[in-house]
Amino acid sequence: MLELELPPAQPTQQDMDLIDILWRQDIDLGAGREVFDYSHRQKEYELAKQKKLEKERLEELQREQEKALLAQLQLDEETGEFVPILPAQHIETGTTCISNACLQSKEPLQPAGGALSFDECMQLLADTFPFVVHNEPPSATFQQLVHDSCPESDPVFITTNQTLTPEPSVLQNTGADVDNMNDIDQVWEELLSIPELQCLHIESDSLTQVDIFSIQDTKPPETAENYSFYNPMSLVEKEINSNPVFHNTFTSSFTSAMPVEDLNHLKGDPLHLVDELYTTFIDRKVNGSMPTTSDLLTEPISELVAMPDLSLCKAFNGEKPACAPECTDSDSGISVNASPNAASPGPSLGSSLYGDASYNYSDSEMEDLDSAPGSVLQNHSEMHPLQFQEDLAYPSSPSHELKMQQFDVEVKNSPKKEVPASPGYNRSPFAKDKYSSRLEARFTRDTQRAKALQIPFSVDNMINLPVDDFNEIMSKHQLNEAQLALIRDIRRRGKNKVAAQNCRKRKLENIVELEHDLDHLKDEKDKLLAEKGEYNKNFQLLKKQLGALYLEVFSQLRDEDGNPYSPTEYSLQQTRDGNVFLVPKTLKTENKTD
DNA sequence: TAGAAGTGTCATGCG
DNA sequence: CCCGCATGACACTTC
Repeated sequence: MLELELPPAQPTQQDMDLIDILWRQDIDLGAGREVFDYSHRQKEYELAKQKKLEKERLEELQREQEKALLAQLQLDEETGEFVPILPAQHIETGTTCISNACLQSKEPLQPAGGALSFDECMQLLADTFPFVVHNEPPSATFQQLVHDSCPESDPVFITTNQTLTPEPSVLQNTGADVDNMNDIDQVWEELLSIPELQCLHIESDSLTQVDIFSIQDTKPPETAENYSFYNPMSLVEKEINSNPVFHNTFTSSFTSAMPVEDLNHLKGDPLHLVDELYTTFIDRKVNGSMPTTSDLLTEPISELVAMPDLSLCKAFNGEKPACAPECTDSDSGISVNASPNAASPGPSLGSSLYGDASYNYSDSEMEDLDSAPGSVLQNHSEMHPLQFQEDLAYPSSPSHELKMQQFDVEVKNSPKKEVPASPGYNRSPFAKDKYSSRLEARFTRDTQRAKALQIPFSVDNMINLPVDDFNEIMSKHQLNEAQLALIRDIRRRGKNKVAAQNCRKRKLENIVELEHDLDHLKDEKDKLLAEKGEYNKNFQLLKKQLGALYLEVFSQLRDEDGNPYSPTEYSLQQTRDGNVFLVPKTLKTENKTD
């Protein structure tokens, strides 16, 4: 840009090439080619300033819209993700973001040569998207600008129009451009040749039943000026708007189906393909074959429009069973064919991606996956943010809906709080809270597993029901092997967990009881010791008294001569009948020796 | 950072 | 033989 500050005295071919390169680089910023001309240098600063203000305003608007979108989202307590309360609420934000994506896209559209990958198809959709979403009624200024043959009078129009339609010849010549038509047809053929897309046929009824969410009602009027660079498509828009059914279904389904983030991430020059599509429409109109609503709905673009919805496997609800494996395989990477659910006669319990995804995991593997951050379940939830709710719908049978309603009620009524299953949660240091939180985490994991396999009764029932009731419920439902194994595991673990808790409780109670017994026995011992001391004391006293009495009695004894007996030679002995005899100690010793 | 405490789970024995 | 329960042992987390 520094070189451009110099006056372009005589631009050479090299300078022109450089200008062309710079212009192509700045095209996404809204710079027109003529701004590189010195005569437009004065306007450049003002236009850049104005564009900066517009860009800031646009970003602010986008932030507000995203904020409003987040306000319209509700937190899925099971998956921890934000899911829209109404599916069509993406549109408003999608419009702005898509437009931004177009503004910010710097990569040219890849030519549609060779086989298209799924990402290329998505990019193609994203490139096609601005044409679809920009269907707001042109404002008076906008219409005047469109029909004004002297757009130079409006500098804004000059900038936006010429900046964002760098190849107006494409638009002008598209009506007779057969090569472009062939390219488009080839693109669509290749697009439809992709196995993932072959099942993406949506009937027109389902499309017309899409909740219509008109952008006209939601788009702020000041954004019209920002989107004025879609002028070449205004005619197409008017044609589309003239057909309200097509307009509504086409735009609403596309905008509702396309995630905003994906559109923001998709890059590519949308103008080329937009012009080609426009050419297609214009050409058909010229040839008298302007597509009707039904035609448009059966067009490849309508199938593409419905693709994101189908990528969420809404079409797996039994309407297109033949294509379900491809769709599931394409996204989850887990083969449904390996699952016995495919042949299960049950009410398509295992038909969901969730169930199949979980089926091939053993319980221990699921445990590992659960405990790991970014587990499979969580990733599935991220990959299919609406999948979980769709799975719970169970449109196959009313009884199944009742079951799942019962399941939902049971799960919601179960004494669990949806806490993160990750082990690193922050809890209060109180043991009771920690205990309950771990219990809840365990309960949540089992609940998630049960929900993943669509087990139609709650974990609480699995664990706490009596054996007879449990077997009765098990016999009432047609469950596959995975479901039975999971139910048995959950019940076994739950029972054993309660048993372990009871066991530990009993162990603690036994310890406390034994401590009490020990204290009691210690008291008893002390008491007995005191009693023993008392007895010993009394015994010594009696012994002392007895000795004194013995001496007194022995001293009063006299022999035949009146002499006292010597205590060393005689002693007193008492017989059993109570008589007392004076026995000589020699005799006593002799009797002992005898 | 080592250790204690709490908890879940598995394996095993017993009734 | 099967099932439920009790319990030791182990792993893991938290403090």
